[in-house]
Amino acid sequence: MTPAAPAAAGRALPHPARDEIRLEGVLHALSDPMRLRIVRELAADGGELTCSDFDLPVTKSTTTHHFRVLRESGVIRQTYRGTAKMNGLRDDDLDDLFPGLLDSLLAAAARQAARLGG
Amino acid sequence: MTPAAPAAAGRALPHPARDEIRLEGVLHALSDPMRLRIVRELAADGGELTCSDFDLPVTKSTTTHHFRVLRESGVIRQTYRGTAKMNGLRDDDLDDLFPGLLDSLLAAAARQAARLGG
DNA sequence: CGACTCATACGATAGGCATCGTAGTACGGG
DNA sequence: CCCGTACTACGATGCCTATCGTATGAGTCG
Repeated sequence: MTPAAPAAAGRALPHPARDEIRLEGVLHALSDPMRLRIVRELAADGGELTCSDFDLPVTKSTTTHHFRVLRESGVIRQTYRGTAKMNGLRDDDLDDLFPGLLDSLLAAAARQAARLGG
Repeated sequence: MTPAAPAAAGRALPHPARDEIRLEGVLHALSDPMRLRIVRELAADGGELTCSDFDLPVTKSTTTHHFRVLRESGVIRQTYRGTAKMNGLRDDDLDDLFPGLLDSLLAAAARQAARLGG
């Protein structure tokens, strides 16, 4: 049943333009513990990671959902590389829109992790 | 029907202790446009404002709800003064837990407001 | 006391969302 | 060509929440 809109189009992942990123959306994305954890790992790595590089205590479906929320809110950038999907922070765009915010958020998260985990 | 737990106890508003404030909770509280607006006005004023000082496009009930979410997440402090209820930012506690975060958030919100509104 | 104001509580409603399971699609290798 | 791996899509479910309207409590002032 070759559909009129081929599923192959799904390979093109929709990202919001830089001007369409909203602070509320970013904060909402980061207000979920699982997503905050993903972002922290991405920031710690500095480069790009595949979805399966994360060992999250949720199913694959839920992981996909969280990555989509992060992408649609403008926090991460996703690109395909073969079967894998690379995930990277959109720190350039975020720093341009909200200078210093991402660093402050990551610092706050690290501080809280140290306080609660240590 | 004088209840065993008198309603007068409602005069004591429950605030989370400083150590119980969670970054995720703060971000979630600020991810709502109405609440972000409230916090921005509170920061702009610098002092304490009553609930009715805000002219929000929602009903009184909803306003009360938002103030409670802000209080329970540790973002604001509420105290009674006669019939009025004064609201103030918990910037001291927040700065202690997450140094610089509140300023970054307010700066980001101001920047976005300038970008979209101007 | 009585009326008025400020804010809360409660019930209802509608929408959003985090989670899962299963089935399906794309890509690479034997 | 078939299979395995990586990710996605879809439907279901249960919870959370933003919103409202109305009724209630608490305090002030005539």
